[in-house]
Amino acid sequence: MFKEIDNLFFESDKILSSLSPEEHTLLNSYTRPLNFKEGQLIFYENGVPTGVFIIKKGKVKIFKTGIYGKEQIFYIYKEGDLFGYHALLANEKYEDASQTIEDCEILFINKDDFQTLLEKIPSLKHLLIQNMSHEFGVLVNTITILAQKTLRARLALYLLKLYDTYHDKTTNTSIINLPREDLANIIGTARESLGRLLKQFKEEKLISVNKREIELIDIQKLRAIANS
Amino acid sequence: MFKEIDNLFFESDKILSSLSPEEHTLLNSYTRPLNFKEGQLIFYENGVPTGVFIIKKGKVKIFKTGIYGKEQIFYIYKEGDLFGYHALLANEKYEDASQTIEDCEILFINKDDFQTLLEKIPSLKHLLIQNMSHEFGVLVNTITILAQKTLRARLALYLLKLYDTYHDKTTNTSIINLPREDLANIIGTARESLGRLLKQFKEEKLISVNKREIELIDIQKLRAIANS
DNA sequence: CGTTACCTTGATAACCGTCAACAGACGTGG
DNA sequence: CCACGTCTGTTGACGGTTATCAAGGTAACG
Repeated sequence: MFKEIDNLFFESDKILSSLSPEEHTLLNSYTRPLNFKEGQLIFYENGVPTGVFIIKKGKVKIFKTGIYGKEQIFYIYKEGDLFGYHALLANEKYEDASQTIEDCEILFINKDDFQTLLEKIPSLKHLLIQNMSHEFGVLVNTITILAQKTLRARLALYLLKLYDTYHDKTTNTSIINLPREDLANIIGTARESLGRLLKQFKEEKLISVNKREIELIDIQKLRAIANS
Repeated sequence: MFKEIDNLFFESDKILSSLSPEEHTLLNSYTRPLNFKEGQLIFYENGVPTGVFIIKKGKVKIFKTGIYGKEQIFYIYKEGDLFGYHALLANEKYEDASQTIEDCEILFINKDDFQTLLEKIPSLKHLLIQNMSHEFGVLVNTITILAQKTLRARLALYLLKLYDTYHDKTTNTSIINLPREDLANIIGTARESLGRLLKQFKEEKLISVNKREIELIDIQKLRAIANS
């Protein structure tokens, strides 16, 4: 049976990892390293695209500003991901904004160089198409979840997703660490409602909470809740 | 100021209208006409893509089946639109389903022919990329709307969108005509809640309702509600 | 030590989903 | 032409969920 959790990932790291070593080297030769502190904006709504970004280290939230300035976060990119190419390819202004949620090392490829790369690496265009098609499915899935799932199910679902996003291969641990407000803006609720629900999850021994750090304890039960 | 209503359209008709007359003729030579009765499925979730579709006449809803079989509709395609290419290009199964909501004349291009066309019409691939990038913005907009807007604002917003979808150039009129359940599944609510709200809109003289047909009366006020 | 940002908790009301009953519309077949 | 079942839409009652307002607590940082 299909589980929504299986289709919450953009897989934007696949674009780069699918390239050959030579292509990878070529691509790297066009990048320029940038350092961002936590909380810095990388691009913003209605801004004009100047290039694309690859995350070397750190995490970046992608969001849109809705009613009364409330952010709607719809993705968190992590190490290895390529992002920021939609508006560039569509020749439109940015529809969304991106901001670091940790200190980040980012590789930047400017617009012209990216065009050059699209010509020099024939498979790149196809990889982008594949990835965008996949993203389409993810966003459609997100829409269905937001429109139909209860808050409780949404929280469980996105905790499981973030569990993956925050997984550290070297220590094999996963500690979700982001402001309550951001988490609220992912699952589409108010800060206070989120807090109460987290408390409840804690009492049910589904998660453990230490300040802003969240660890998952009972993944089986969380999965059951996410699918309800 | 940015209005959400401005970014609710996929513009999938632009793909075809951007082609030269020669390219258009070439594309047409690969199509096969199909007739669908109202309510027929064109493709369905987890199905394997066999080609792409162009609407000659009629309307098609695109949706995903969520909890307890409840449909989440996220787009309605109309005359001139090309659709069904995402899963094909991504080499994945259909993530969504499509079903006619009127009797339709559809032009079908099978998978291999579509590949041939992608090679013969160089600009086609780029047009698809552009369109998908644009769609990304539309879906993100939809997510923000669903997560943040009140039911009342969502109804006003989508009535305005449907006003456009159902606009008839020859008569210059616009009569929204679809089952209550479908409308409910667009704005993400229950049939009953939708019914009550429509009644309210009618009492406020914002719309007129005749059986399942809805006409907009006070577009200015609807816009104001949509932006609240 | 004070300021600021972030988080928790409580009280309240509104919104909306669900259940249930009913009324029309429609098409089919007798 | 009528009887019937089905599909669709309407209305009412109800309760749960969750947003909002307000206050107070705690951590972080200079």
